[in-house]
Amino acid sequence: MPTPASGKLRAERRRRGTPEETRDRLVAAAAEVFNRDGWAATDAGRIARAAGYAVGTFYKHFADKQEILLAAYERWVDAEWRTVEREMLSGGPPREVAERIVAFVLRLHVRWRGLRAALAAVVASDAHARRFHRVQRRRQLAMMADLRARRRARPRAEEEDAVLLFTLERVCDAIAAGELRDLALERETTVRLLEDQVARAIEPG
Amino acid sequence: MPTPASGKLRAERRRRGTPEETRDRLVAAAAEVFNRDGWAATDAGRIARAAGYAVGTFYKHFADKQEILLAAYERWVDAEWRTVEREMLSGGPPREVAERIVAFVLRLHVRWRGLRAALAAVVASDAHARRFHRVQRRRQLAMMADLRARRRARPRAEEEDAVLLFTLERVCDAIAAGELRDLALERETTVRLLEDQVARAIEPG
Amino acid sequence: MPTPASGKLRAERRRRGTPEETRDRLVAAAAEVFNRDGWAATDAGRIARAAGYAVGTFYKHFADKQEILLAAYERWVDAEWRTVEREMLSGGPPREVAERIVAFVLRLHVRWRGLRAALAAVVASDAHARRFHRVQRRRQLAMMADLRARRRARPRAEEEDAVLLFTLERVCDAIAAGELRDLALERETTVRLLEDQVARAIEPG
Amino acid sequence: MPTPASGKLRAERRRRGTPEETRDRLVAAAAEVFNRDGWAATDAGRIARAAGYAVGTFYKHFADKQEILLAAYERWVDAEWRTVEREMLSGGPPREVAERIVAFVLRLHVRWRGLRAALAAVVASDAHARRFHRVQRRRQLAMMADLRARRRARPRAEEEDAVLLFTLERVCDAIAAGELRDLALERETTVRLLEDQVARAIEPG
DNA sequence: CATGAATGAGCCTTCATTCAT
DNA sequence: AATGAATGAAGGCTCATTCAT
Repeated sequence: MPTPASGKLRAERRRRGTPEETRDRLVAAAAEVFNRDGWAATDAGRIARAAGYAVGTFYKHFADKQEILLAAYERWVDAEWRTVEREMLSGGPPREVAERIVAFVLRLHVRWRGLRAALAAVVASDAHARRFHRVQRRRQLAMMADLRARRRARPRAEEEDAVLLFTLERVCDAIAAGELRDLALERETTVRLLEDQVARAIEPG
Repeated sequence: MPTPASGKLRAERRRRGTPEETRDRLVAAAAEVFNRDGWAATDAGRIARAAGYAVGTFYKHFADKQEILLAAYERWVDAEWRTVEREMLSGGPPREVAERIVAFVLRLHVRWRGLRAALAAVVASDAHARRFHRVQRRRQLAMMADLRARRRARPRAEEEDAVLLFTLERVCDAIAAGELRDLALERETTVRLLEDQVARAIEPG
Repeated sequence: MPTPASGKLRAERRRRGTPEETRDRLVAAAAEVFNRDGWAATDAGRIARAAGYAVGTFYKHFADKQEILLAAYERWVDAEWRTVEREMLSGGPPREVAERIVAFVLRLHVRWRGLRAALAAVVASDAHARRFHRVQRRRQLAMMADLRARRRARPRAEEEDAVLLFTLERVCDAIAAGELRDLALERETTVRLLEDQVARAIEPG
Repeated sequence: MPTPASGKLRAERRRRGTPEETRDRLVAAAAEVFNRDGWAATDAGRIARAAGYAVGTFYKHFADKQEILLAAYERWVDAEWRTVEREMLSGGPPREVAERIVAFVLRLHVRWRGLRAALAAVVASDAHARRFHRVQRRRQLAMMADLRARRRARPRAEEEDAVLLFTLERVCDAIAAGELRDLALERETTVRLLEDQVARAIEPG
């Protein structure tokens, strides 16, 4: 008697490609989800689903939430920083360069405001994340020094660059978070102030 | 039916106090615990125990973790800000006042670094906390304007004060978090830079 | 940060099944546990464990205790009611049919006495459960009307059927709860009285 | 030095009267609160406050929630039952007496619907409450028998009276709970049916 | 007698993580 | 490689009850 076993439907097995592609998709999804929902509200399952996978797949590629957050931060924000870097090194009068730099950094902070907040939450409480974070900062400082050297700006203490970077970062965060608007301050004026500081840093000695 | 016989004999019970005393102790404990362990690692039970109470007592006084965090932030940081305010308004040459201000703000950020990080985590994800946070910010700006007016400093856009506040805050946070040390930058030099900015802001027009 | 290393090695894990199987097992277990221990003494964890699962699994399938109680009531009691329905519609002299009906209903109430009490507790205090409960009642009335029509019983007001249903239900509950025994009344005699009422309702006009 | 200790305000100590008065107020409040909010939603504190006392006072007078529920049920419903009893024994044609009885019982069930539901929840799961409940039932039966004897009704099995009582109770509960309305049945017609059964029970042999 | 602050067991619920399929 | 059912530790919160005042 012909058992109709062969008539059984085989569950379509998903074939999503190479491990690298999967990893990429997960990281990209994580960046977006963390950025939108924040650190606490994001769980591995949500990231996986956002990337088109199941939870299990997530843990095949990452040890935990934090690992993928760091990867996302590195990959995406980093990629954009490289763009910033390139733009910064292009020629032009200090004022124009300063405008481009501030505009870029601000765009970056607005775009990845949530992701940055998530990173801050992790960095505040985890040593490994902190180490990772410091590396990024050092790169920024080096980039700044390099920029100033190329433009033959008058030399100044690295501490000055650091303070400038912190200022840039903090004010951009504030703008991104809507603090300025809430305080009834003008964004244009504020941006101009940042541009002044940057221009002063890179004008030739 | 709820097992109505869960009564258990206990050795000692805390001497009953006024609700205000209890609330105060809880808030004080919360400030310390949040500051030490961070937002996520702190739960109501831990705060209650740190204050010498049981969980239930916590919920008699606060709806949840966030409420007490806001209360702690308001009470403690606020208290210290009042000190800062007083010092700021005392006389003296701009340079000396600037030194005192920076020293105070820095001390504040070092002391309450963890608490500030906890607040930041909440502010990033909760509208109510955000509103509360904005109020604090506005007070700072007002204080700044007041200070400048009393010292007959030359007038300048509120945006300039805001940028200065952000810079002060961010750099102090960085110092408190050990970022400077990790970047092999000198704390003294950096502090001097902050003092310059503050002094410039308050020197008579 | 949430302690992300709470993973613990366990000896065995239940063989994974389809969600439907799991749901079924949970509902079956819930029916038994509610029936045995009552509404208040039953919690989600207990139901899960009774079904051979962990708490988390419960919440994968049901929002809360009430939802599974309604599901349990619907599935089990309902299943048995369908049996009753079938028996009722089988032919035979009124007296015999009445005997079968009363016997069935009584058996039902004895078997699911605790479950019914749990449902009553919920129905008394929750509007959604109440709505659900009314649907069941309407089905009973419809069934009764249908039965009477098929047997060409003399027509009577729906209110008469309703009173009969309430009587049947309440007396069966009393018997199930042991009230009759406590009151030193004879079960046989009482059952006979119920049969009389039912027989009168279905005898041909 | 005159320490102003005597100037301290003494907290007005509440003088609410004799223990009996306190107990009475608590029981009265409990009846209302249970009736309004149900068993689970009512806690000792709420009852105490409703009576104008603090929690502690509650536990001075009652061991727990259940004890006061039983007391409330006994006192209030019982009081009204005595009224019913009196009315029942008054003379008149069976039909009129039946009308009065049904009207009274129905009023009772409507008025104390929530309290009855609370009692049912407890009775379903606690042996002591169950015993208490049985005593009430026995009194009802005795009352019924007495009534029938005085009216020289034709004798019938106690089981018949029991079934009548259950019917009366259940249908009145249904009306009180709005079941009839939800089923689109007529209250008047239904009440008439109950009156018929009662009249038949008490008409002279 | 009256108070109400304090307690803490215990239920509810989430979610990071594992692993059999 | 991918799946997703299952897990259970852990935190959130309530409320019956006690007892120092």
